[in-house]
Amino acid sequence: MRETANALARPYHHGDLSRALVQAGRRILESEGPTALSLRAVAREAGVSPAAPYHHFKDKCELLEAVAKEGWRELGAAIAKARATAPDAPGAITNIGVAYVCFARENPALYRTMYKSACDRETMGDHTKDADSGFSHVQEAIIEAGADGSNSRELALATIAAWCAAHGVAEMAGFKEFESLKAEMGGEEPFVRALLEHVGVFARKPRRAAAE
Amino acid sequence: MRETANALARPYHHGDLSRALVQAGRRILESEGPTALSLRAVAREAGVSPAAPYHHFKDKCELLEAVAKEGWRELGAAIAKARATAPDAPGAITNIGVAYVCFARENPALYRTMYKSACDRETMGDHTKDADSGFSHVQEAIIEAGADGSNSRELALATIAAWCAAHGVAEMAGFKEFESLKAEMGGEEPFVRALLEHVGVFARKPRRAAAE
DNA sequence: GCATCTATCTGAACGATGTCAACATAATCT
DNA sequence: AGATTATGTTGACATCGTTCAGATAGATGC
Repeated sequence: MRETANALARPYHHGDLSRALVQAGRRILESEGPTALSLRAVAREAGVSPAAPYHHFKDKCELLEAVAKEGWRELGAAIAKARATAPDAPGAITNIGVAYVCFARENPALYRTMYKSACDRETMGDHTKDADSGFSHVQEAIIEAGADGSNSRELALATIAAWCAAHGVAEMAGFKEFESLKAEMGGEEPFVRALLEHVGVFARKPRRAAAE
Repeated sequence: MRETANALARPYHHGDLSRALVQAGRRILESEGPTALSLRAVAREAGVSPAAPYHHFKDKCELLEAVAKEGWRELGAAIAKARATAPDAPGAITNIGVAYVCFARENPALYRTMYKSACDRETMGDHTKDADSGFSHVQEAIIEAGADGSNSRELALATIAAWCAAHGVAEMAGFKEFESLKAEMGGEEPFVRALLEHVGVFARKPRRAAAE
């Protein structure tokens, strides 16, 4: 039974602690940064004891991975949205790249957590395999943009290169040494776009059409 | 006074603790990974008490930055070496990119520490400003490769794009999902090279010479 | 309805960590 | 030599990740 009618009074059993913990982690990440993201802080934020999370996650690491998974889902959604917006426009793939970088720049702590998790395990996990994943969207967009879908190796390389470049830009776009250049170019988005356009798949084909 | 004639007996004052701590951090990073890199572990490795480092570094963070700086120096050296090897070869810049990625892949823990430090402060610090830094070498190599040195913005963008791409490739080249592709291509280096060649500055100009 | 089983949460504890203050020792300066 | 400064050590504190024994509650079988 509840001890009081207080709206904040939780029953002994939380009901959906698992989800609540992930959301709490997300919140802490955004508001206080990665250093503040301790298991105990997450438990506090969710209003439970420090030991409670261990009934839902084996590790702090496993909690972080759950938070990261949530991030990958959102990234995938952002990419899907960017792709759906103007699928036939000339720079459609570039828009996807820009959306990727924007997501990372708007959620820096989340993004770093996502990649730390991936790098530690040396795999991006299931995030790439889902049909609706960002990776799949990128690959399909590259095909739609006229890449030779039959040369599977070249297609894979182009997709991976695009992903690598976007990741690199995402992590470095915030560096202070670029501030004046960004200002010159009219903000961060044009800067990011220009950077991405140095990569094959993102490249604007300026005067004439594509190579062959 | 020394308590024994033991060869390991150090005097009360270490002599060059600052350097010893950085080296100890480096060693721990390589042999036991980033999670094992605690201030106390570094002090233990150097044979001093846990509080001793505070006379040389304000923070754990500051120690890490010193380790990172050491890494940047080595990266710069690796790039300089790659550049000096065959400065006039057609793919000279690409060799630099490959050297960059190889360094990162051979010292993964160091490399991650370097970038974590940079990302936390949102700057690469002095590492880019030194005349002998890797960044400067890249920029010069790009000019030598025939870029329009007078268009400073485009030159800067090309350099930054190259750096971003190399960073992205460096962090992702180890992912397990690429293993079969790497095997197909004859190892990690050809794979890395192929990825980099999707980026403008690194691009092989296949049949005819450069654009104009 | 009631007893039991299982999932979930709490409390107290452990060792490790980053950091600090008080003190000890050595090198340096006068 | 004596004073000052740089560099160590010891011991303490709060916090952290983690574990374990016990409390509580929802589910299940009778």
